[in-house]
Amino acid sequence: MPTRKVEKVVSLKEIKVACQECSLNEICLPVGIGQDDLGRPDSIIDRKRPLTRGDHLFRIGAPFQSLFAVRSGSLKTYATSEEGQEQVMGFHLPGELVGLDAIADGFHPLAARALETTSVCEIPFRDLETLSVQLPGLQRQLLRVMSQEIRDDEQNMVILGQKSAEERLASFLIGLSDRFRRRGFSATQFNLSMSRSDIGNYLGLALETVSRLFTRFQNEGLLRVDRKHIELLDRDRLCMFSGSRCGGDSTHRARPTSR
Amino acid sequence: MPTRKVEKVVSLKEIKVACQECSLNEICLPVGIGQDDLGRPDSIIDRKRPLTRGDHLFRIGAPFQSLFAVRSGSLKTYATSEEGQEQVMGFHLPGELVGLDAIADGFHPLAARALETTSVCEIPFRDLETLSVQLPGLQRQLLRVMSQEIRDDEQNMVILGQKSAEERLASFLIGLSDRFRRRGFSATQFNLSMSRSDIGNYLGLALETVSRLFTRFQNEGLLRVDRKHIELLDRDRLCMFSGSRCGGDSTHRARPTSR
DNA sequence: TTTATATGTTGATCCAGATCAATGAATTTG
DNA sequence: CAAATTCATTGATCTGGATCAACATATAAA
Repeated sequence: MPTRKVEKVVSLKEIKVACQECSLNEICLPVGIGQDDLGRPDSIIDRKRPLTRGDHLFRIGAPFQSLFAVRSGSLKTYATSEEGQEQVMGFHLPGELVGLDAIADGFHPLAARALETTSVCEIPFRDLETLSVQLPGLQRQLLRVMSQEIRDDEQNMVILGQKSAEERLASFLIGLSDRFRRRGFSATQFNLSMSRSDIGNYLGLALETVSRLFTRFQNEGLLRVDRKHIELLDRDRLCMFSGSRCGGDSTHRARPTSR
Repeated sequence: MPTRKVEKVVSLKEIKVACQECSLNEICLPVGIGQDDLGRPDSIIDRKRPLTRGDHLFRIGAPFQSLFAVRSGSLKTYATSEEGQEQVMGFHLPGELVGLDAIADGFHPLAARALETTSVCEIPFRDLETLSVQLPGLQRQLLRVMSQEIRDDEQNMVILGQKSAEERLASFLIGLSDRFRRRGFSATQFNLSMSRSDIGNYLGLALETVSRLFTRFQNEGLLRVDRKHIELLDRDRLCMFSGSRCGGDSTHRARPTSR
């Protein structure tokens, strides 16, 4: 049994996710990326220069050429209504993939912009497609990642469709916690890179409601908030508040998968 | 230019969708299915005997072996909370695919049950995977279908996250209308196979609200309802009510795609 | 540093839609 | 067939969270 990874509490922008931690690991690794530390440049994967807070990685309607994996920092994706108001669709942390929804017709239905200084890997989709014909493992991984995305979106539909404000925010925090843990960061302490307004928008709540809930959760002794910094003091009880199956991971999993 | 397909108004259960109309057409066709009318049995695609109303196609946590395409009738997919109450995640019409969310870890996160007498094609996933290595077109189609599913789910997040009850129901009806049209049925007249309660649950509304909205829409002259039968009298105005980009299709599309 | 501009917190009020309740079809069962 | 059960409509009331408003704190600009 390998030694358990040491917990790290960091601002996202300070870290880099090695390919091993990335949802693309089975994509990058066979191509020879990330073998030794941060590896040699790339054959198909392109590491762009970092985005700064507010920069767009792509805009709505932009032609689709590549998927992107977050290496450090974080992104939000959002749609805009005809009146110009935005709907935040997701937040993307290191090791997560952006742009899967653009494969369908070759255009990005959402925009993606950096919430902080953020670097990404660019994976040209053409190359990925041809490569995945040669590497069945790659094809499977790609399908898995997409399937997981569908599943996560379904989870979000449950949250938006029938949870109370309290349950929504609790679910959100537990979800973030799980995602941090999965990438080797602390599950109990992290910094939110998004504003209260973004969180509210994402959860279908007014930003005032989010703010009130943070203070309520703090008063309940569930967590401590200081501006962007969150410390989960009683993750289990927070989990109860989320009104979902709790225990380890958020999503429903009948049994641990084989691999 | 081929002659435009004649509009058909039918109960879903009375029709069969030929493979050409199906989201799997690029899967079935290369395998030699559906060439002549309803074609010879199948090499990998299996046509099961029909489900009757209330039958489960699969239950939550069931091991994943196959994707299913609806041939006739309709399905709903749903999750259940720990208290046993269900959240309807989607409705599936002829030509649509079910089970993509199970690829990720080999178990179905949602249950699927028939809303009426329903027949499906079963596509064993192993076979599909190996076949798609040989047929790059098949692989692309599979990725496209999954990407479209992600996009549709995102669309639903917008509906649940920031639309009013009125806008939700209007969006729902317009969405159904589009899906019927896409499969060659009437876009203005159709039968709802799901209950008011299912609709409400899906849209995050109380069933009473759904009922009230139907009568309000009828009083406004937007449509006529008779029990399950819906006739859209003023699709354009209904579209305005939906609070989304209207015109032809529901989803945002920068430009018509090439193929 | 001061001034301006985001961003966050807290309070007071209001309303869309949930919930409770009663009644009326329609479909199923015995 | 009547009885039971499910499903839909409509009304009356209640409430969670939105909205409006005032102020506080941070970050950026000058």
